[in-house]
Amino acid sequence: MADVITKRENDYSQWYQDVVKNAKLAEHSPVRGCMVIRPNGFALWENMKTELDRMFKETGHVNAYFPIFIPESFLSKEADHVEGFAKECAIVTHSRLRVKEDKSGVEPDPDSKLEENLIVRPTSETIIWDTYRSWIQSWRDLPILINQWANVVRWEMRTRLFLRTMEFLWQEGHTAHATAEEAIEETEKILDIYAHFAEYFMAMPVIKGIKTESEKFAGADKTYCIEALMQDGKALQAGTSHFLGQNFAKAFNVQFQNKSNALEYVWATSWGVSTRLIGGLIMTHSDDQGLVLPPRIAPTQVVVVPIAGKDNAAAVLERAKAITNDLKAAGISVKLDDSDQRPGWKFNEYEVQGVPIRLALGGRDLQNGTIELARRDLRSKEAVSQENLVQTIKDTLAAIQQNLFDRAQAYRDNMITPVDTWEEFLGVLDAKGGFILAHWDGTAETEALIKEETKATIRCIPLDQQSEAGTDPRSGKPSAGRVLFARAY
RNA sequence: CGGGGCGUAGCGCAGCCCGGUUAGCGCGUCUGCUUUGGGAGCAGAAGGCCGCAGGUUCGAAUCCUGCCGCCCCGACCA
Repeated sequence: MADVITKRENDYSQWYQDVVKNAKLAEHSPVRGCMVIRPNGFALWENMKTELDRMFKETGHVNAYFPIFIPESFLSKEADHVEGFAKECAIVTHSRLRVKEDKSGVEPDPDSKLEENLIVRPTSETIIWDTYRSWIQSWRDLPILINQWANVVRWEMRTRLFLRTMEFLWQEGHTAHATAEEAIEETEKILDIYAHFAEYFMAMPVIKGIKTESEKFAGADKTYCIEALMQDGKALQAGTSHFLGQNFAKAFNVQFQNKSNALEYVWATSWGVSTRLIGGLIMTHSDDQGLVLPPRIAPTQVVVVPIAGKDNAAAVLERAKAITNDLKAAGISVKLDDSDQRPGWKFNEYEVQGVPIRLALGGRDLQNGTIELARRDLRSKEAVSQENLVQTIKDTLAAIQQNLFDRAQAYRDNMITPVDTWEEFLGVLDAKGGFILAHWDGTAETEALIKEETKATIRCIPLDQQSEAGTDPRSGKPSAGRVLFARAY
């Protein structure tokens, strides 16, 4: 018997851990705060990578790779950046180990102390901009549109599988431009790609917005973000795209000669999404039975379970294989499970793992020309004809994708609550959760005060927000528009 | 860094208070047979530095001391 998954209403955090574990997505590693991403989890990441990478390349980006180690001195060059990351950097100080005198283990060899410490990258702006300096001389060298797929390390105090681990996988784009306008355009273009990816592939509705000064990336002039809402009413920053201005160009002295023969600092962007998206995916769609995956990102879209009887095992398996091949030929990701496990065991297993469609084929179906089709999103099942099965599956996959998005969006929309008074603000935050759409006077003081008092932060200033004069519910000062508050992961 | 929990078979746990046969149980694993439409049944089998190091004792999973590690909840953060 598999372990029981804790019900969401009883303990959401425990439920999340149970799903990750039972769906075999990841597990804790021997190292605190790090995880082993298991094949099921990594397959999800690979699918995310495939689609994102395609979109990056379609918009002119190329991939490259920069080192995991960054000279300590690089980190200190951009003041805000240092302040943002100094507290969570892993530092390499020695280059070799030696066996302890009492043979009880190993220790750093004092003779191998590095001349300059190396930082394990928490992000790569510094080493990339140091490199860009040598690549950029003229306006003809611009733009540079580079992305890299990599791991990064941030020494976090508190971790959660996928949502925050000390080492995580991500992509980080780093672009260099001749003008601020072009860099901002790039920043927004990437934000659109992220939003499209989240909504179209992950069926995870997101709100595009801009971070406040206190929430933005260390070293950025402006941070754009996509914010999603999890089932427990907490917000999740799902991706960020930064307009870095000339901060890194100045810190690393990256200048180019423009068309009027004058030296100018380069304009920069950086942007990233990480394995955190997997956490967001889980907390957007999954239920008390386990993982629920949208078809467009599911490593396996359809699983076929043959139900062999005593006398018809061969015939059932043969038909199941034929059906599997038909689906494969139609470009559907399908797995035939003809293992020794019993059907009931398989039903549960694939349900926990979130496979969108399960097909079960038994003796009855052979006779009737039918097959049992079960939808993971609705937990429904019905007998359908084997005729036109490919089309039926395609239609059903599309319906599942749409249903998951609609469901998540309806929930999310219902969880955006406009409030105008401080009493309402507190009431909604505690009783309902979700996003609170409220006026803000634009000061970091009020923002900090609200965070201090309620743990709610300004998730973003939504891009599609109408300007609307009003009053900040906390400070009573005038406000030019509403922003989204929430408690967040 | 504070608060809580845990460390015994691959996984989940009991045993510990109150020291004493050969350290148990469930799941999983292996073999065989019967099965197969929602986590199968029977029979047999394998599998343990009881987190580590000291100490008390005739005797320690159990008592004492120290250490290590992990998880969860909070303060910082993609």
